[in-house]
Amino acid sequence: MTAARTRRAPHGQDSLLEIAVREFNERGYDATSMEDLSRAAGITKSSFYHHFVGKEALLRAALERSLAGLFALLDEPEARTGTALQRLRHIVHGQVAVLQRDLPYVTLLLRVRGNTESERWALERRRAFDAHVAGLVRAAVEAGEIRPGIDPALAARLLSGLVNSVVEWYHPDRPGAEQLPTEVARAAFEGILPAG
Amino acid sequence: MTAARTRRAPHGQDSLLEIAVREFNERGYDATSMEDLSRAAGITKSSFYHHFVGKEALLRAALERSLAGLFALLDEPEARTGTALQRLRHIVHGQVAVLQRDLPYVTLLLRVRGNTESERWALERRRAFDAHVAGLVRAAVEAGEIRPGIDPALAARLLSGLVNSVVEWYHPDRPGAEQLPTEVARAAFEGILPAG
DNA sequence: GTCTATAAATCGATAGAC
DNA sequence: GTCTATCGATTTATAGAC
Repeated sequence: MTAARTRRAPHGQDSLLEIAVREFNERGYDATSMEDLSRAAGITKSSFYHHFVGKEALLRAALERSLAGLFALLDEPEARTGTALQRLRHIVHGQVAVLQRDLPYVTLLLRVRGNTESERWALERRRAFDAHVAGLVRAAVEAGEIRPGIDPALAARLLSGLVNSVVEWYHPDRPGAEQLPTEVARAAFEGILPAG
Repeated sequence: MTAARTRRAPHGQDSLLEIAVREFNERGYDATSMEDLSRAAGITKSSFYHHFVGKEALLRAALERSLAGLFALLDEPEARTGTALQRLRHIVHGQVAVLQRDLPYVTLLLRVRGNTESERWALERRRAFDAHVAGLVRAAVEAGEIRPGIDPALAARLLSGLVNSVVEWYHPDRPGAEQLPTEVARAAFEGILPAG
């Protein structure tokens, strides 16, 4: 890291990707033009095309980074040992932590609609992640680890929805950010508004 | 309602709006062109412009319908009487019911990003709705109707996120649709995955 | 690595005939 | 109420100089 870098870095792929993801999240991917991106980066469109072959390549890179963070979670030891309920609690906790760490990337991932090949690939990977979680929910229900009368498929979907909804309002400088994963997990397993 | 109407109706505003909302939800508003809409309706772009002054007018009409359904809920007697917790339970239940009834319209509302004046208006109305619910959550916490140690602002956001996430997977022909509002309310107040 | 200039396609929207 | 034809702006992307 040279001194020049702190003043005015020549843009690299990482730097431009970060700018692009921020712009995509502000207006939506389709409503953001390459002109918008290059203006935000302080270079021309042509210069931007020197670093990325096109607009979709930017989206693809962002989606890959987002999904890598999520799937790394499933490989952690705590997500592979213990009861189904214990694994679920660890995954929910970790999912919120990943969301906090990679907020712009995960936000972009969760808004993908399937218009392009990259988007459809991302949707497929998301489905695989959700299917893994759904399998654990089913196992927890069958093992009697949770209160009877719960539909595993519905519970898995609501669980996913609860966790992912955090991207709609979370900001990195929010006070008490460290407790958020634990609080979301409590809400999922004990209720958002439990009776007094 | 004439016999001709059942065979091949000349398109009216309602019919075209329904088609447009379906197209908007499939690809996203920005990625859907007037050409896409007119093709889906079986007429030309020009004919479409005869019924709506422009693309945003379609979005506006859809958002108005969606918000009308949501705010009507707050005027119901059960949302204005009883304890804060009772009102909340009724609103959560009703919100899911509205979402089921007006699925495409609510889906569109929840994906708005704020790019146009109509979108910003819709976001503001959504905030007002959420603020009403947040006020009830705070009242329930202060009245001791729910378990202590809950942050009202966080609970309100998670509650909103849980309910709204239903649009991501719900389909009208899903079996057991009548029980869904009750099941979502149970998940919110007793946990998605409560300990056994 | 950045620029100017521009191509080729598509966009929202309009004119005017029937 | 629907059509053909088209306008002007914007879009993604490329050519080629420096």
